[in-house]
Amino acid sequence: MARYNFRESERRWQRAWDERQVFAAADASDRQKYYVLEMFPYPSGRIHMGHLRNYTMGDVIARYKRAQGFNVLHPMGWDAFGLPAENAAMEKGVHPAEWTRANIDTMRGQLKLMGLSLDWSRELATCDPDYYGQQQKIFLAALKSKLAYRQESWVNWDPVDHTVLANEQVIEGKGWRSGAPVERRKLFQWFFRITAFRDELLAALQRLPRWPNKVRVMQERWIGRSEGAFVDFPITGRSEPLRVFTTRPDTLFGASFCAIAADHPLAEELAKNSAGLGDFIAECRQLGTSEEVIEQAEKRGYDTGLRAKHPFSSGQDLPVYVANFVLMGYGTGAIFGCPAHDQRDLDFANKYQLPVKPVVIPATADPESYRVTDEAYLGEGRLANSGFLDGLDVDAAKRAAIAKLEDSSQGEGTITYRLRDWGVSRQRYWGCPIPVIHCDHCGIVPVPDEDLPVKLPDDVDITEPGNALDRHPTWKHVACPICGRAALRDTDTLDTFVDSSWYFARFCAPEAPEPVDRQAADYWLPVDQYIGGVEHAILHLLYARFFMRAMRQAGYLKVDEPFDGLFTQGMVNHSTYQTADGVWVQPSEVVRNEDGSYALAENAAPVTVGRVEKMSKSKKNVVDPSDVIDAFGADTARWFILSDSPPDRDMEWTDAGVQGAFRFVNRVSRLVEQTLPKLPACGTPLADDLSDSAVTMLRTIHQTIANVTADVESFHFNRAVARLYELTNLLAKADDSIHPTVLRKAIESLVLLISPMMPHLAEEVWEQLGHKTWVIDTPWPKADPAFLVNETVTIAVQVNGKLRGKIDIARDSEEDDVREAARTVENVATAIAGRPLRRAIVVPNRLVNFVV
RNA sequence: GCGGGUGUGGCGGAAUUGGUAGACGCGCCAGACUCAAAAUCUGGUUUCCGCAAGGAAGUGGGAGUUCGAGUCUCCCCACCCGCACCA
Repeated sequence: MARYNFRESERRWQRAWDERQVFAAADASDRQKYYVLEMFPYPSGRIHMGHLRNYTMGDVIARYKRAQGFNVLHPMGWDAFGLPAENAAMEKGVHPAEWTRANIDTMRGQLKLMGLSLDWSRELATCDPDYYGQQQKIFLAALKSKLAYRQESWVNWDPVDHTVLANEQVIEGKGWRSGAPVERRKLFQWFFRITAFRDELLAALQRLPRWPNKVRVMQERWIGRSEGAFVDFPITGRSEPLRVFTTRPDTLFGASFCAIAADHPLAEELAKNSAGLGDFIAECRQLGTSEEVIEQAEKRGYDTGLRAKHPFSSGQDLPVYVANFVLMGYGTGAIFGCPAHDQRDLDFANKYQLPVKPVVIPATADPESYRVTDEAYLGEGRLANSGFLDGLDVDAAKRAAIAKLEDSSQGEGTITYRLRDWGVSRQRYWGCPIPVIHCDHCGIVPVPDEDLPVKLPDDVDITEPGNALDRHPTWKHVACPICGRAALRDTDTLDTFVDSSWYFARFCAPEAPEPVDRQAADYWLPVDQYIGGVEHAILHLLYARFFMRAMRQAGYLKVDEPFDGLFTQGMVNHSTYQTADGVWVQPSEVVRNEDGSYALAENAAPVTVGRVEKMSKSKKNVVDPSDVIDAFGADTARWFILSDSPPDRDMEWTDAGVQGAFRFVNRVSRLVEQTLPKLPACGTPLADDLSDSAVTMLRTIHQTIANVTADVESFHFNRAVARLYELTNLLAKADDSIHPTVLRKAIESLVLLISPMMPHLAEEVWEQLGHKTWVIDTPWPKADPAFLVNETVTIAVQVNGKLRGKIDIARDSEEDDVREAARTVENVATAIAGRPLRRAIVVPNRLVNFVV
């Protein structure tokens, strides 16, 4: 029998969909809209398995929603700016634009072979002047509303690559690419005032129930709101008090020292006259990340000799230390130490023999004898040894302490955040130029609207590190738009996270003359389902949330949350292989011996199987999706990547699993082919005189429809796959007692249910079944509630909670009947014989438990 | 350290509100077809005892609640991810 020709079929249907433009989304429709989006790829060269998994899942949702009658938008684009293009330029001498365009072409071709239901008419790349020009408008709007600003700030400077590095790109104090020790430099940088929305960004997380809890928690911690107070400690012999931040103003009476960061201005000032302090500060800075790990919790300090006056307890002076555990970047860079109720402070106090005075007494402790020695007490309790706070609980004491601080002008209640403004300047060529001009006379001048977009010059020299834009002989020299005198363009480009912060809004109307078309955006946004890797949990997703608010403020659109539903998929892993001398080898080079061991295909040298790990080039455990699609077809690849593993968990790619999926593709095709001669014509209604087995089949069909629908709806694709295997298994066993009309119903249901996952196969067999219309235009099957319950149920019979037998009985039978039927089961009868029956528990339609 | 998560056969994983543990797939075993192989089909496959019927144990470990616990409570262990001296 001829095997299903996936090559021909997939090519044919991809062409057919394309010719009819079935996936082009209509902006106006009376159907409800549904916007499905997967995180757009960086055009690195080729599609990888992560893409295959991501886009397959998105495609299942898109096709399913379409079949449910939604007006679906499912677009695709390219996150096309970024450093790898410049690296390629340096290494291979190819222009970044050319390299990027070639990669896009390759990857578009690969995506098309997957058979995705994408609206390619909306394709965009962030490196298109059309796109980044619109982005420049958004930047200028932000500049106007002061959401973008320029400020001198400390940056990580890579002296070899001549560029600023993000904190994430500094690994153990060295540049991630160059390996050179990073320098701290002060540069003028552009910032987005993300902190303007910090409370809103935090509070709105509560209104995103369709986001993974994990991501919400991560963002919450990233924003890092904490309530507390500023306290001003007067310093003897100085006019300026020392301002500290605390979340525990209630424990002020337990203070036994103050400490400031090594970078604190006061520390730097004192160091001028104290070589010892200067050395200590230098040591703190040098310490860096690596040694810190070694020294772990070692708290160290240097007594400055200054004394701080306690704000509430006159006559009590506290020593002021410079301490290595105080960070300049949080709060005020200064703290007061209350050892009894903070573990770090306690460690520090124990090291330097400072007093430890408990001021919060646990309810269970005796106030007279309560002591804190090695473990700080962080819990609830009543205040003691605390003057006017005595007897209050922690919350009341916080309020009372803040009130007193404010009354006596010694401090105030406040809220601090971890979130900092977003630095977006990058000293790179391959990015969106920042559309401002620096004029000696007029200052910072926005590029006039009619001069946008500020395009990147093509003729650049990217043979050495650094900013090719800045090196360009003419590009930056322009006349000031205001005074006409010689001026300079800003030669920095925007962080590529800016590009990905609003692309989903652009998809609503990619040709619009403004960044977004208000009407289209109001219709399509927010994205109903966004799908991507969890690695973007903070930066990309937070920036996008900020951007929607910034764009709303500028009047571009009305939403503030870009993604109503978010799904984060797991990684694709593969086992690793190593030769005896430790060289990693590709899976394709390895064969399995008969005894289960592995060897090199080439020369039979033994190979050891290592851990199952994320696919990576260094471990060589990479499988190219295109190879799989080429050998087995897109439907096989899609089906396998949806099988077995829950979508949010990591999965293992295995050849055997692919084979299994391939078998199933062919099995479905064969099943249709073999059953076809028995089937009535397309559209024949169900017969009414059905055999019992035919009714059973109908039940299974409708239960499968209901289950698969629920599974797809809730992203349980692996469960949906299992249900479809079950239906197929049952169908394969169908004999002549099943009425042909039921058989047709079963097969057609199967085909429609697999269609979001294996769209080509579904179209192909749908046509074989005699349909003139396409699956893509066929509504999702509906489960008939009448068939969702069985007439008979199997009831478990337990004795003392142990399974002793089963009975089949009519659904909703009387309790007494069920009990009596259960009692007569042979095993049960012997088990309860001669013992007094203490109880009989009957769970309707489920179970009987005899307690003896 | 803090936060989030995971732990079930040889493997990936299923199991409404607590109610028949191991669906489905992979692998493996046996059989059919075949000169043979591949492909396909049929049956079996948690472990232990037993020829069998059947019995016992069993969801990382230990307690507990319950007629009944993979599921609920408490304590511990391991692994993964994120943030890491956040005052």
